[in-house]
Amino acid sequence: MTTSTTRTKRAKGRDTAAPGRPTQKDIALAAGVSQAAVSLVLNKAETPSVPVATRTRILEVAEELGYRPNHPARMLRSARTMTFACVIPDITNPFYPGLVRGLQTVAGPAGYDVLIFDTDGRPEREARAIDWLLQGRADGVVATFFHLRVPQLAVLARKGIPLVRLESQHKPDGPLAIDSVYIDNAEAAAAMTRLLIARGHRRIAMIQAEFGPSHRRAQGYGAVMREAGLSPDFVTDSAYSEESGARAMRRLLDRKRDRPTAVFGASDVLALGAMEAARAAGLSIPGDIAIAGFDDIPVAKLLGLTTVRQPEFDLGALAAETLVRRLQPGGLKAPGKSHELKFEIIKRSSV
Amino acid sequence: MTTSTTRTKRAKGRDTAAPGRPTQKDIALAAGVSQAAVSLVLNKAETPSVPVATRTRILEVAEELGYRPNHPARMLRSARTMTFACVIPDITNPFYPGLVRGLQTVAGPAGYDVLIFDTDGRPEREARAIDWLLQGRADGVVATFFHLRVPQLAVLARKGIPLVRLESQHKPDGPLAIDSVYIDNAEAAAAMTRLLIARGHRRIAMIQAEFGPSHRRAQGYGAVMREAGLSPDFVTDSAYSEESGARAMRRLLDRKRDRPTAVFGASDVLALGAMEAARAAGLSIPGDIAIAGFDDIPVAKLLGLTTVRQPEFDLGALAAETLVRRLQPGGLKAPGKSHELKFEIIKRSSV
DNA sequence: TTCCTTTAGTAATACGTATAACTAACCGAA
DNA sequence: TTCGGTTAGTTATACGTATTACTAAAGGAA
Repeated sequence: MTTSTTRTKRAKGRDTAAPGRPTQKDIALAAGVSQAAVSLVLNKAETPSVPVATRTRILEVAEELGYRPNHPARMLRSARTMTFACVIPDITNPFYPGLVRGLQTVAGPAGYDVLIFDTDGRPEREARAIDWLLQGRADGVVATFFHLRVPQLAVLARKGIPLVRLESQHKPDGPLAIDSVYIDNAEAAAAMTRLLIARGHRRIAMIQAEFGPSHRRAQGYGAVMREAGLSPDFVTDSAYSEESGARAMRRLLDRKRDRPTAVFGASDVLALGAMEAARAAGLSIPGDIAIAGFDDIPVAKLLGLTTVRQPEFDLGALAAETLVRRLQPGGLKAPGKSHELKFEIIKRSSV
Repeated sequence: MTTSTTRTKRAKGRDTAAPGRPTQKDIALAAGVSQAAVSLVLNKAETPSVPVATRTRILEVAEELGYRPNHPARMLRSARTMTFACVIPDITNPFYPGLVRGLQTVAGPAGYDVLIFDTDGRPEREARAIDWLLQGRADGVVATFFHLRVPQLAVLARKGIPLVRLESQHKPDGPLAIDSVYIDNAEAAAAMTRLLIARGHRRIAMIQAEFGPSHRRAQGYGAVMREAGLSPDFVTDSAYSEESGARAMRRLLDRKRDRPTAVFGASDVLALGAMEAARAAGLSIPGDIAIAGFDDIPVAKLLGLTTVRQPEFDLGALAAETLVRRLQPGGLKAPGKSHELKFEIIKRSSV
């Protein structure tokens, strides 16, 4: 009969006694109804069991107290965060902000917020992102992973968190809720390489990064070069940064012979670094050396960089649409799809 | 004695029966202990009341089941999100990614994640950000607001959410937990204006945006111009975008007389747009027209834009440090401080 | 009057975690 | 033998919300 439990009701409560945010309980108290009634009124557009008078009273009190729903509590109860995560390697690479914008444009109206998680392109930070996601902080993810592969990512899908990967090539359908959006990176790089060859270049070098889409782009370039009877010429530096691009370019320019007449950066940021190094060496572009990039980030236009346009905004929007669809009832069961968007070769003055 | 409550224990449970993420209860069940014991072991480095054997058993089971703490539940319980929000007007403006990086560099090691909220510089989205924060989604905020003023922001501080504003000038100390970091925008603009005058320019125009730091920069410019006996010449376009900058520049170039010989963009992005428009009009920079900017975003270097360097990374880092300090016990009581960092005039080829 | 239906809600519970308060079992000392 | 202390935990509760199951009161019909 648990008689002894008639303990005094613990006077402490919250020791801070902060004026904290008002809860539904506070509203209920002030309006003279139960917390359940408040929850009903605040969440349903129509409440058959609550008359208009009570309803408006509750709403007024809520307004007056400045009530805002407690997000954690809501998440806990409904297991829905109404949040998408966007996992990217480097927010300072101008390619990604455009992607994020595309995401937000679709996610916002659908009621989802977008959060950004920066991995720095490092394996341990990518793993941390997965952990972060497994904590239930987002309902879905759009991501670029340089290191993790499907086996490591499958855990997300298994726990009911759909993932859309930003890929560099078509992926076969899979049973899990892992989709992808991509442009055909190999074909795009091939097209750019053909352009360089058509402009008369024979010694064409490619600046690569160690990880990420650079690999696939290199394949396209390599294939076309060999097809044309030319030998591929790769310089690899670590990251997708201007410093990496500049460093690689300096290595090329330091050569005594076989100095290339054209350089293809595996990304615009790399190409920009290359341009800088070339200019610093007193070379004119494209007079002394032609330079091409990949991505068509906003500054490419300003600098006259010939490049491959990726529809970043559309990729983001498409990814968001895919997630929204996945999160509709039953959406998680559909097989994983790979969606292709078209690239475009943008000819400017650097080639 | 509540006899009737011996109702059948509701067979449903979770109808989905999803393999969902394992909880502490699952671990407890598998390890043959109570949920409380699991919580203790998982959270405390040392548990006097749990012997090593039990401890390792619990940890093993947790590992085996792939346990991850449920973030919403944790937040609800502890009222701590371990998250900072970064509220900015436009993630595609290259100034902000640098700021975010600075933030992350300090926040990460301190255990905080950083989320980005993009307001698009619009009043309603700024209000939405406040709402979002009041839902308890972040422990602290670093923000740039173009429209909201202290009265609207005070609600955050009152609910215990410290805010660090990215400002354009010194702010007097206040009683609330609202701090700011800034460079002296007026003085910086003044210095740049002096440079332009020293280079012999007399007709110097400034391209402004409607909101944000542009105003304060215009003051510095205006003061120096008048001091030198010259008349300030403002062109205002809506946003901090290249299109705005280009449009404003075209308006200047369309003039029949008093065409400026130098143009000072209130931000680098505006200046970039201006450069573009000038080039499109066949003008050489700085031969026909000199152009200066403000911010020193990464591409400014590539384009040889003379500009004011804001230490974006350091501003972000300082803001994060301020938040971390605020969130230490008692930290919310200190008066709001304004921290100044130094700007630098970066002379390049565009002036 | 009795029974049924509608109205206007309320009570209870679950979500997963953290923590304060408690306790059963055992050992050693006075 | 009784008391005190340690060991190894457990029980109970709270955080704020959403939702299901329930019910008291009033009104109307038979």
